[in-house]
Amino acid sequence: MVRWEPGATDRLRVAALELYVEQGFEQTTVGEIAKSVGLTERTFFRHFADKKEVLFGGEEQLQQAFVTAIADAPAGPPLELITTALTETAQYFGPERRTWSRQRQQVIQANQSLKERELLKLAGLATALADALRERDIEDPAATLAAETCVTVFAVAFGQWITDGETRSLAEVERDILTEFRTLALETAEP
Amino acid sequence: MVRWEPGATDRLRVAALELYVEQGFEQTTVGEIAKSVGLTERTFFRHFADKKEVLFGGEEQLQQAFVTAIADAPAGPPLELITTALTETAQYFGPERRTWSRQRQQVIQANQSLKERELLKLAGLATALADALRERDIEDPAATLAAETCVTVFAVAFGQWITDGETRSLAEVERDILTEFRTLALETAEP
DNA sequence: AAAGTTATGTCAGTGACTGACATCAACAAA
DNA sequence: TTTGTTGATGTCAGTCACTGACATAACTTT
Repeated sequence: MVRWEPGATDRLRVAALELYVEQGFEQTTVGEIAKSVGLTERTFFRHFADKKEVLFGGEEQLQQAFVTAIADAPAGPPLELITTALTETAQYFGPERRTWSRQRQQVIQANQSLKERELLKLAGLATALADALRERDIEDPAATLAAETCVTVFAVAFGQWITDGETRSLAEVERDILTEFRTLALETAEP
Repeated sequence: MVRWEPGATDRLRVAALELYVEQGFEQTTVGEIAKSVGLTERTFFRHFADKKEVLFGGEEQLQQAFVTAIADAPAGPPLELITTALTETAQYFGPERRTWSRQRQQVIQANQSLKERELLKLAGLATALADALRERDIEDPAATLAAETCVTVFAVAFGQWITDGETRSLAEVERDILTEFRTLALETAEP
């Protein structure tokens, strides 16, 4: 007989998302989440820094995937590196993950403080990407600009991928957004 | 004889920044801020939605300036529109504002939840810019991409402008960052 | 068997934020 | 002048996120 049910962190994650979807983020108390999986509020805060963080797991892996993709990419200009990274990491978002992503995103978009947290995570990704690009001997400000561009493309593509009726894979959407981006930058008539 | 000292909002803003600088954001209590200008905690929350918001006034004006700049800019491709908008709005950041900006930014960078709030404000700016670009008959996703790019350039330039030892005006820094950005997009050898 | 480790519970406390109601000078209408 | 009416404030009680300190019990190591 075990002392505690294992996988407390995951159980809390699942229960939290479920409750957030059902009754909204603000209407759900931490005590409620914990109680629903047989734990206490205090224990929740030993697994997650705060009430929002429970929605943001597994980002380190995605970030790591981006970073290694850039480290391993064939030599080329910055935009080629991030193109490679985007393509490589798109595989993390298969069709099976789409429904869950939609659900999660719906919760986030419904609450300002959750949007804030997501933006912070994306900013963290941009910072990590910039570091990785500097490792590839790309100097600032090009590294920062390329990293921010990569995150922008990812975020825009992800938003489209999540949209109802969208059937293309994330990689396909990203490719189109990247093309659009190049057009944007090129069609500028500048002295 | 007046019933209340006027300008409560501004007095709270000034006192808050001062206290945040002196003792840090988290170490400062809302009651403390209010008391320091002869008001109560409850009244603070009638002027500001939360403890963070007191640092983020006047953004509507900047956002409005960006939007009108885009609305009034001469016809051209998206990147030209945002170049115009950046140049126009740079005048809001004269040399006299530099010290204050440094001080404020230092407080924000020292605290995660303040960083989150700032990112949310920038995201709001991006949304407003995208709307303005659509008004100029630029279709999505180009509008969104251009708007995000504009905000990125602004943020990177602003960060540089704030840096110790930087003497160029914001407009100059922005121009250089934009040039860098075009180079980035152009030096990509793509089939 | 004794000692240490680990995930949890308990409890008391702080501080952000809210709703309800009271106050009271200033101003307007009667 | 008297009588509302308004608007920024105060007061107070309450909820909830989050934290520190300490206890507990099962499993592990020595």
